[in-house]
Amino acid sequence: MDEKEAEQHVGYLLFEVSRLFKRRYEEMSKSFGITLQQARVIVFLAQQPDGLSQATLAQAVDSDPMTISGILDRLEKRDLVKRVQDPSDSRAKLVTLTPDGHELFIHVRNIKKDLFDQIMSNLEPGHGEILKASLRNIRDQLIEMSPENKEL
Amino acid sequence: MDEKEAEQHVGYLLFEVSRLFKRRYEEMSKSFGITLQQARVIVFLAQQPDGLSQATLAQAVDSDPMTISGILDRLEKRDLVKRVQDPSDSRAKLVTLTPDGHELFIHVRNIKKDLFDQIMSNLEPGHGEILKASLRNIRDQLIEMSPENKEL
DNA sequence: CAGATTTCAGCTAGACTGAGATAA
DNA sequence: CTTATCTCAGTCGAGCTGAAATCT
Repeated sequence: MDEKEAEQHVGYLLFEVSRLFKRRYEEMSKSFGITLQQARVIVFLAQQPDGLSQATLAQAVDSDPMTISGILDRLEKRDLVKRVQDPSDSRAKLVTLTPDGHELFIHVRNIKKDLFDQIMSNLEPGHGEILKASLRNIRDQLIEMSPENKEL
Repeated sequence: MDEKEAEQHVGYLLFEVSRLFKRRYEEMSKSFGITLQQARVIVFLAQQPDGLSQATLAQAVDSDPMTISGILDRLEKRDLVKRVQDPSDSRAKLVTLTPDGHELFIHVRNIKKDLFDQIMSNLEPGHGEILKASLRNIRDQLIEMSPENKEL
């Protein structure tokens, strides 16, 4: 087992941790029946009272318009979100949280906070910041590596 | 942007990095048409020349028997993997790599290594080890939190 | 008998692609 | 005319559940 630990690559480790995090998060919020991606959209919308377009939203959560459309379909069906025509652009729709969506946001935020606080408090002192900095560093590297950026 | 950085939670950061990593990895191995999970299974099988049961495999990659069954179906269809009856347990099947599977493993391993080395070499000195240690710490915490472990 | 191993059938959310309508 | 926004339709790999057959 210890030999395996030593060999384990960061990629799988990241993948594992991310998947475990998703599992725990969705278990904790299973009374709301919300997925991690849905929660992410809700959290983002809560910070944008004026609403924002689906294209902007897609960019914000690093998804694509079609996936966002699907997520919003599910959230709209549950009255957590509403889509209204953008008066200044009749192609676009402005997405906002409904009151129910806002209420859910509070719960979602608290669950997240509890989970984060507990996990981070058990790291070595100072390691939390290094972890975040490293992850941001890696994220930026991975973004820079994308084929789209290579063609610039 | 900088305000958002400061607010960003580790959970989403992990999720983002993991998804980006998956994307880059699958782009890099798209000539082989292999997914990250399939690669993971192949890498694991390469270390087990005697083969192993699907149940063991499922545990090793932290998946479940049904998901593994699906992954193996796809790999077997491409002759990368074969399933043979376990002579000592007629319920079980022993999974091994085919020669084609072994060949793919070499490529897969190299792609992984390139991606890892490049990313890790751009971190601050010493941060790579802290990152791995923190991720393992978090992983163990998340595993301990699982409902199954709560019932012990 | 209980428990392990695999598979069947069916479902879900998410990611992706291509095409199309509509409007900037 | 080109570009942007959204949706329809379809495919895919993964994850999950419940049930069944088979065997230990």
